[in-house]
Amino acid sequence: MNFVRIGEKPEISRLPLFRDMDDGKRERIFSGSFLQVFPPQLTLFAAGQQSDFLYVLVDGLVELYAVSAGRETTMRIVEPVTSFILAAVVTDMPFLMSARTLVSSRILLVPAALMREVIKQDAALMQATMQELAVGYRGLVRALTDMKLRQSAERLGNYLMEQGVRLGDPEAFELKGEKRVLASLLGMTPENLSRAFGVLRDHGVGVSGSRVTILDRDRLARFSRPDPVPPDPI
Amino acid sequence: MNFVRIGEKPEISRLPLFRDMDDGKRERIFSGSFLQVFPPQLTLFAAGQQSDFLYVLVDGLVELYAVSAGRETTMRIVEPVTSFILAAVVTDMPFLMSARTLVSSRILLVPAALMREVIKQDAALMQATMQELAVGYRGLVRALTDMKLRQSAERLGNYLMEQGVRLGDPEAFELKGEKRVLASLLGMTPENLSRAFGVLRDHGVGVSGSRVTILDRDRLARFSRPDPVPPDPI
DNA sequence: CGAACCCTTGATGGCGATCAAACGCCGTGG
DNA sequence: CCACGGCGTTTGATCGCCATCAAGGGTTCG
Repeated sequence: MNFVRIGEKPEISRLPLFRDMDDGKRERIFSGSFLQVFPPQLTLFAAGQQSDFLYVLVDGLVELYAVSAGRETTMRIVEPVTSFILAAVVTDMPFLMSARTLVSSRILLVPAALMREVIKQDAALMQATMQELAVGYRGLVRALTDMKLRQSAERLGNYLMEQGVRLGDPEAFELKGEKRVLASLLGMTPENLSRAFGVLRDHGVGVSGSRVTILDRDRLARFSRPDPVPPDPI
Repeated sequence: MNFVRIGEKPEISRLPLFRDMDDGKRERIFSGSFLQVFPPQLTLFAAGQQSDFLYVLVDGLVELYAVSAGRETTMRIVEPVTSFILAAVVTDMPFLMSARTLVSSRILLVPAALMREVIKQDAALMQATMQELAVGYRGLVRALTDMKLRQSAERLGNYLMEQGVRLGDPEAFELKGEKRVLASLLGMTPENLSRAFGVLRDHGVGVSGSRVTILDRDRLARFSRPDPVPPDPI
């Protein structure tokens, strides 16, 4: 099935990006877009390419990664339902990141030209785009200071605390994706992620497979020194 | 003098952020803002504070830095004429970064509430804000991959090549700010910045004080492995 | 002229990368 | 149903980049 089915619309329409815009305009975007299913480990696009689509992950899991100096690093693990690669679409510049599916994924592809056109016509969509970029900007500011000022086990500790909150249960949750990908996201090797989990065992964290349990939140916070300014909501 | 003088207007009006908007609306912003001179080494605001103003550096030099785990790191060196801390203003969230003047600086302070209000009224301003945030987002993506994938001397090499282009003469230019600040921006200690310059001497870079000369651009590029995707224009 | 302060240079130490190997999980095929 | 094989993860040993500690220039400003 190529076009957006009635069943997918509500969850996509509920996204902050599309929520407040004019219904007719939203319909225009949806009818010009198409929904596609991709198998695991498929490259969706590569850095350097023209940004022909805005992507919305409806179901599955996607990794955004960057390549430099011959090596690569995970920049973001995209969980549904979320749009990604918005900045490239808005600026009409080549991608800085590449993307691959981590598991079989359903993805909405919105033609970038269409997106840019409707943004110009619909103030609510433009405002939402602006907000999304601003929040993303702040997320990257955090990620960069994290990388520059904290060491690996602290980064992991903070990530776990944030994931707990984000996923609904601060005490226990499942890691998304393989640990090797998480390691790359946190700027370390799989070996050192393993050791970092070992360190956190002494600071209130239990792990078994991809199941994480935070046994002593205060203890973990003391170790990880979380940011005094709490994370922005979506 | 508190308000925007006629002499300052052209260069501020020429900023991409304010360039395309309605003249009357721009006037409204200017008349509600004020220009102020700050001495060197003065803290303009601190992370965690409410974002009451959008800042526009008209003249001087400003450092944006973040604090975490008791240490601090430079996030950006702001050169005139540029606005900064836009994302905090747009989201109406607390600052994630602190700011201090590095030298005596003339700064335009635009009340954040006014800015947000006029953004809602003027589509061109909103579009420019969106663009600025998108470009800033991409700049941070680059900075983060740089930090994750390159080692210190390579980061310096790339920084020097980009600064050369940005400042108008790719062959020779002056570093902005003290080297200790540059070191922090590049995620290293002053000692290691010194050593990194030492390494680059063998790869086509000459330094004397804050004067940088790029003697062999190809050689430097081979060493620094610059990003295949060229930097976005402002 | 001297005293900060910044930058540089040298010596040492620690965090994390790399190399290497064993373990455990899971899917496949006998 | 079990044996096998592959891959991700873990654990251990070593190496290298960068931080830290320490001391010696150089420059600027009082």
